[in-house]
Amino acid sequence: MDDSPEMERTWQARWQADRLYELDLDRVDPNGKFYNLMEFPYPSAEGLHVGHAYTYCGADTFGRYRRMRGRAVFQPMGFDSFGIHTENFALKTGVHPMRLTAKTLDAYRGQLRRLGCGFDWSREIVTSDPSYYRWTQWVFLQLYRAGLAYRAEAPVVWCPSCLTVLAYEQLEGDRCERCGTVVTERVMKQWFLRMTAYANRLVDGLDALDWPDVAKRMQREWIGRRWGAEVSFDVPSLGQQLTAFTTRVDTLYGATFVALSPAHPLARRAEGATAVHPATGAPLPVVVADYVMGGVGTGVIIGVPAHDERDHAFALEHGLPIVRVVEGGDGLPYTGEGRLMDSDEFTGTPSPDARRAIAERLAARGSGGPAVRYRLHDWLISRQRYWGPPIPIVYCSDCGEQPVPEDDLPVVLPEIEDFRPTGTGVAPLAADRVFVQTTCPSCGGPAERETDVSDTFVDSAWYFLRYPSTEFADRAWHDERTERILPVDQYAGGREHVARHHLYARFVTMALHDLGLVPFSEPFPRLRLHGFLLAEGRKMSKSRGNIVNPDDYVERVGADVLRMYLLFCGDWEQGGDFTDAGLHGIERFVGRVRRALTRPSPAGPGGEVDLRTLHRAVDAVGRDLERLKFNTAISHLMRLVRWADEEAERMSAFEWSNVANATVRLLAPFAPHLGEELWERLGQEYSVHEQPWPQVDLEALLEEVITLVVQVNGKVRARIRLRAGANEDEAVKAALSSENVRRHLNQKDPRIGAYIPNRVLSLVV
RNA sequence: GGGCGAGUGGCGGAAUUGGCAGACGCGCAGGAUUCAGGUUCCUGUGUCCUUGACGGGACGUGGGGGUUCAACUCCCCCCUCGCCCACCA
Repeated sequence: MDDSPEMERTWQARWQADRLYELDLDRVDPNGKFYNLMEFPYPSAEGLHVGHAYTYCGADTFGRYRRMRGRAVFQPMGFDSFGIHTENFALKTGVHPMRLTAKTLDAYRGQLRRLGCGFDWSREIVTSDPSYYRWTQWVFLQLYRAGLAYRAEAPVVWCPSCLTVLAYEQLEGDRCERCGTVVTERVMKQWFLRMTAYANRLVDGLDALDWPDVAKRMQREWIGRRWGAEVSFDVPSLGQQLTAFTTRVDTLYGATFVALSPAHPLARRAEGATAVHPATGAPLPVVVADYVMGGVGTGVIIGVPAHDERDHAFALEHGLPIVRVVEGGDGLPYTGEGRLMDSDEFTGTPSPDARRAIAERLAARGSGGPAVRYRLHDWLISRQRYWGPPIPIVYCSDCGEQPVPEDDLPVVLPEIEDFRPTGTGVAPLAADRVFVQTTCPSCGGPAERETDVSDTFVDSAWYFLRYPSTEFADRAWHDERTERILPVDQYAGGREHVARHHLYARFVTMALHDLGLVPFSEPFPRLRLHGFLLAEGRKMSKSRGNIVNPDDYVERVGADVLRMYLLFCGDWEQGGDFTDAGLHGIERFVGRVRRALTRPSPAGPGGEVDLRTLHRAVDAVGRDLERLKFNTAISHLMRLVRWADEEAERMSAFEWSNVANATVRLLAPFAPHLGEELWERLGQEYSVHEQPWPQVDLEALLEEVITLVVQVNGKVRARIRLRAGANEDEAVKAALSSENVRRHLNQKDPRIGAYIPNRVLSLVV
């Protein structure tokens, strides 16, 4: 009968022509706005992944609901089109990333449109477009001026397949998160953003955020704040001190050696020297040990074999003394806490107090003191690749490193033929002499441009600031707009971004806030993470060939069915299982909805049908939507539609019209096209998406007769109908009228275990 | 190794946060429609026992213990799976 895809296309065209999802951002009431942000995709050649469709359908349904609740919903979309992923695909196919991106962007726009999400396309962002990355470069310059961007030589992570350095966040274990290759270490001069300066605030700020606990935990763990102490050892033969960090300075008196990482700059000179214990003055051998890592802490540790497993093993192997200084445990090593022993005046002090006292003592003597360390590294943003925004810095032989003047932005990425990564540590742009050779902005003399481009995550670290200000070509964002529309009211995305994109965006926003450029320091006060979608009970993967392509389904069953099934197959925040069989149930449901709601108006007398079912459904669907429980919201819709279908004939025309209108409005956020179609057929005014959410009559929800569960000795023995709000005596009397209850009471007088009015009466004998 | 989740019919998943376990859907079975298959529509569907039937009973939320009138839900121990971190000093 109906050609759903065709019907859907018609409505999509109309929405677009009517600019239904575009807002006048200068008229929006800041108190009534809802910035509904979802993670924008990078357009790959494989096309939109169903995981993205899953995110967008959930977030869009929520946005439509909020809109019907009276909020001005701002729901933009864009493309994270720079980056290694796109570039790697370009390399594989030999198509230049510029041309490839233009092609994939069109495909993505089409796919996204066909899902029926209410995006404001007038504010689209494309991160690889000079009109966007001009401002990415500008943001970099603001950070640079503030001392938050710096170039330094440091040991860095190198991907031998992508032929570029990577940030620590872009590792999965010891592998590149993009290509899965095991990474190596190099020492290179690179650009960093000083994220560690914000480590403390990044941790503390989490407390006030409405984020899932997992997300907070992941960021906390990633930042890895540790309180402890630094301990400085004099090493007379070296002529300088060695400083170690420890979280267990209470075990200081048990130190029997000092160990350096082989990567420590002084490793070779210090090995075999003697360090002086800062508290006892005892001589300690300085050793180099493989288990001490260069990139962790100071690269120097205090060897306390009695209270650390690795130190213990090392001491046994090398015949170093083992001195117990903490009471407790069965034997050594003992890594727990306890009262100190053999620790001079700290003997007898419990570990936590001892840590404080010893750290203070060290500080007073100038040999260290309390210290905080983070696992977080500064963000390495240089990439020796082509497909990214050039870092806007020039090098002058006289003036040194110079930022490109803001008026000269963007530093345009030239279209070069050979964009392959070189593997030499120098980016492909270095081969373009026209690009490289420039003049110094300071002295006007000859200078050379930086040829590394910046990490894609820099592009996405500020994109949400750009959406409301896309039409302003002369600034990154418009202050008044920003104040009106930001921060984001809800951000929907995936867990994989918590320790990457979400962290970077928080850092950049905090920094911009400190520079007085944005009026808030947290970009995403409310974050929601969608779960993982399986296909037929298995992880989707190319090798299994079970990747669900949203396009195929849109083509076959329509976007509304796909949307509803995605949201029905599991709890959106937990994930679900996509099966073709399950999809079929939604097709049937849509058929039923169509049949039920396009029937001729009934002519019953009215007053025969209990309309509380409708009110209960309105209440339940609304409550579930607030909690993003789309699956149970849809199940309530199914019950409502079945009820409406069955009872319709007994309703008056007026009753039916109320039921049908309300039902279509409840359906509209989930199935926007069908909702619009049915709304029109009901003779209502376009558009259903601008209608208010149906009112719940709370009075109507009250029941006058309830079902009371009667338990005897904890087992359900009867369910009896009872006047709502009945008191205990009435309830007991009613319970005793049940033969089954009497039988189980066995002639004995029951005691009342509990009586919860309108719910349960528990009798005990 | 550390931390955090999760485990419910044949399957996906519900359960007002301690109060009727299995909503809703898939699948399956029976029936109607159909020449037939498919579609569509009704009805039934946790397991076992009992009853001619209405009904009634026992068991049941990974396993074992506990708290409670009452436990999928809280506490302790164990098993399995998933995620995050991991020679982090």
